[in-house]
Amino acid sequence: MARHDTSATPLGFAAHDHTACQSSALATADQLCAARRVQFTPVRRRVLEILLESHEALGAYDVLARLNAEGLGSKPPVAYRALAFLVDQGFVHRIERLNAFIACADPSHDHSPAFMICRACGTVAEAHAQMPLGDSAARSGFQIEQTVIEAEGLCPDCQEVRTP
Amino acid sequence: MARHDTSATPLGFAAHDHTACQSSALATADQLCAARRVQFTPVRRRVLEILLESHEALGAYDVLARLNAEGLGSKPPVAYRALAFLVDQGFVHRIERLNAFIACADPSHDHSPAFMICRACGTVAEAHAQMPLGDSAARSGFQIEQTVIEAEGLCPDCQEVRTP
DNA sequence: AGTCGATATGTTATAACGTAACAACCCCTT
DNA sequence: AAGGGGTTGTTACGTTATAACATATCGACT
Repeated sequence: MARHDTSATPLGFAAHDHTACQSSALATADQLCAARRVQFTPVRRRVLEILLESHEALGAYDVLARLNAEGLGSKPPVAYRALAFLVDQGFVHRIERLNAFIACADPSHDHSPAFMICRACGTVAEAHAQMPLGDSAARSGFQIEQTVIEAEGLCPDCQEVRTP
Repeated sequence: MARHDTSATPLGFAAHDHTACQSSALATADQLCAARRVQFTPVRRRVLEILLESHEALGAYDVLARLNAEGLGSKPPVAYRALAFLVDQGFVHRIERLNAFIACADPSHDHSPAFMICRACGTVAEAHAQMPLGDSAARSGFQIEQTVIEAEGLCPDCQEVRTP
């Protein structure tokens, strides 16, 4: 919720109090799991914590390596199951473009997220976007259930450096 | 596959003359390759023909299996290289959500495509969409180079049947 | 207490997707 | 004929993901 200065501007790059960012996301997850009567087990919580460490997306095997180093599981299904749970609960999003996962910037509201991915530093900012296909869908009769929106480019910090 | 009447309204579902659809795409590809001085080799042309057979996305290994059956190559790099060429030239798009490829509905103009993917029948319609992240990007200073827009849901035909 | 069901985790094995690196070939130009 | 650019063939791997089955845990009920 809420107290984000986080992921600042639209919700993403720029400095913020990341410790608060992390703890508020965990607290929200705790509350929502309790309210929904689902179990926020050690593995699930730890995976969320790992993803909350940075605003970069991590691959499932990166997460798994961390779990393994901590004795929490060493086989792919352990990581994939925890990630699937977190995605289901809306605490984590999958970035299709990167085959990777990132902690949700605002788990307290249900939302259909959009992302800006810096190809230089890997930072991913979550933003809001309008349904870009509403018109086409309406005209063709397509019933949209979910939309992936992922922009790739250069974040403010990386633009100055170079444009490889 | 093939005999699809497929694709239409915004550019996607609904019936159309698919034979004309295929041959015009091939003709356009021929012209553009000549104009650009790049080689439209047998493998490349055949891969485009395979993708043009239907409006469903095919995985690289599906394409490879077809090539192999025709003696045109049996190892993954053969398929991936041809697909990379076709994507570079704008004749084919990659669908991130499906890790699969689909022939472009309109290779003659450069465009940034958006897709509607039917989760029941697998048909993929190409549409146009506005930059959904223009505002967020402008506010945060993010420089967008490319945007993936992929909606998943039910096409008109599949809505009537059921909603599993 | 015992057992049943639901949920979660552990493990094996394999499927599906993708690429680096080098060899061979073809065509064109010098 | 030699050399260069581009394409294809092949080997060998790396990465991402899941099916299927075994084990464990916990609460509800008898």
